[in-house]
Amino acid sequence: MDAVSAPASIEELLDRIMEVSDGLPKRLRQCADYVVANPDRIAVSTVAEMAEAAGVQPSAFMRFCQVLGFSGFSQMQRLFRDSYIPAWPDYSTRLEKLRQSGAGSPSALLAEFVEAGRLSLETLTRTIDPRTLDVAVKALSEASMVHIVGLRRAFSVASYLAYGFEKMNVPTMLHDHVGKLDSHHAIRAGDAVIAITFAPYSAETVALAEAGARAGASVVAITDSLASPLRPVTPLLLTVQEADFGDFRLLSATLSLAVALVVAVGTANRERQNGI
Amino acid sequence: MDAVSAPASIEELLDRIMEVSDGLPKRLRQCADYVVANPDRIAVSTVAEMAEAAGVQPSAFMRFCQVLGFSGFSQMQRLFRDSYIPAWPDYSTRLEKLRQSGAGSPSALLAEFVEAGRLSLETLTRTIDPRTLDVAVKALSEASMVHIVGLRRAFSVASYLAYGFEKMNVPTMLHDHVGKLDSHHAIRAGDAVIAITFAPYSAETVALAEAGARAGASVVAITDSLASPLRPVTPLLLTVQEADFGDFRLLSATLSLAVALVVAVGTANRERQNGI
DNA sequence: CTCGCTATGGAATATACTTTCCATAGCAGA
DNA sequence: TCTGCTATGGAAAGTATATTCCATAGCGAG
Repeated sequence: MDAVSAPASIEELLDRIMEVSDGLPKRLRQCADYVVANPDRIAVSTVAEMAEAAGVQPSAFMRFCQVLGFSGFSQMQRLFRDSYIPAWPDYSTRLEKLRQSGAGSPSALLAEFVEAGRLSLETLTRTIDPRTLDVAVKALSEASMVHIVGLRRAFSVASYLAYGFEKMNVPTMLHDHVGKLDSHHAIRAGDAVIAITFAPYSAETVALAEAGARAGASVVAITDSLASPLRPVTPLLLTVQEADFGDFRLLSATLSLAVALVVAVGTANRERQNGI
Repeated sequence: MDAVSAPASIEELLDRIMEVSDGLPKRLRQCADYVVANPDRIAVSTVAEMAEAAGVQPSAFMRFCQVLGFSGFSQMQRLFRDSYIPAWPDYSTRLEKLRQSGAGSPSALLAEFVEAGRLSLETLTRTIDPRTLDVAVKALSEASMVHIVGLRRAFSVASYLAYGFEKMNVPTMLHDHVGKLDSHHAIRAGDAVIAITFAPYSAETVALAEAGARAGASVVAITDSLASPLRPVTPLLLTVQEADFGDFRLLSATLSLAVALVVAVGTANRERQNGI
């Protein structure tokens, strides 16, 4: 064992972990991964707890500490205990404090948006009709290709959906209108279109959804109200109410809906393939 | 001694301390005062350390714990340690189970993701250091141009930031790598770069952040752990821990952080312009 | 002033944790 | 296939910590 000195700060420690982790045996690697992912637990845990959480024996965790240059777990723990930033007065109190700490300070703003995001998520489960969601998933999973369109602030959601579907091996086309290219002739019967738009609604998105409907594709709409111009286009309307802040729509709830769509469609597809 | 049950939460504990502290003898009063003033030390200290810091004997501190209804110091400490660790462990395993059980109807999935999103938001307020956030906002608002880079799943966040900054009249360039075009020479001294990447980290994003740093731009990193390759590049590291589900990173918390950045920078800019 | 009660400090004990050690399993090279 | 090395798990030893106990100091009441 190379007799190196113990890291003197958490930074140094992480550097050292990065440095050695490639040449580490399996169990020690598990320790490294766990520590990097959960550095906050070290200060308040025992070796036994850390080892169990990392899926190794306490002795293995000890060896890990020693490889890093510490005399043992206790020394490593001292590092974390000294630089321990308390997380509690638990959530609500902390949020309150954050908010009060200077009305317009960035962290006060963050607190606001976090709270708004939580509210949006709460309402999401209520406003989404399970049956509509089921039908939408079915339509998407049966489509030979999924077209996705969403511009301006909805573009984040569109790009995330495109990424997710691609990862799930679902044939996907993201209509990003780069170079003002409108590729609505790419949509065919048997395809599906996901159109995302919020007030003030984007004309291009609505146009593409309409073109898709005319071409015989199923259209799934993600929008913000029943007054959306997408309502005449399709019965598959997933409405998400999110807190607005001036021009800034929080997308927490919309993104969660997007992930749910992706995973649901992906697994449905897989099951269908296995079933055949 | 009145045989009351132990407080079940930190709030209850503090209530109880307030309640009894008037009728407490000198040394026990010292303990009460110290605990109320430094509750954050309890989770990471031993009785001996707490006692010394409070200026009493360990046995006195023990009596104090018992007066509050605890069996001893350990039980009281567990309260603080547990409250530090969020209900966040084995979230991915939970989702994995859900997925394997096949019972994942779309709306059940949605509920899971909503819950995961809420957790992510809660931890966000803890993992973000207000000072780092302040400095990051300052750097961004002083930049003559903000460059944004984030690829793959981080692209949603990048595009949202670009949209938001543009709306806020902040000069912005989104490095989207369309056509594999790498425009890193566009970054100059006095600019700022926001680099967003999550494990497995995208080499292009890191490269652009490095190029920015070399060019003399301030770099703000949005990433998922202290082990991120962006850590050597910049001290302005905003880490967001979010529940992963296979390849699917929920972005609720990251998006909230993005909105906070946009609004904070936007208003800072506006104030500066009015001030001049 | 004395008695009796409570508070206090320190030492003794018990417990829990860390750390080490050893036997064995696994693996790579001869 | 055998040999030697490394990795691993489990248990034992050591250490630190929590907890209890008791002797005594302090204090108020009679």
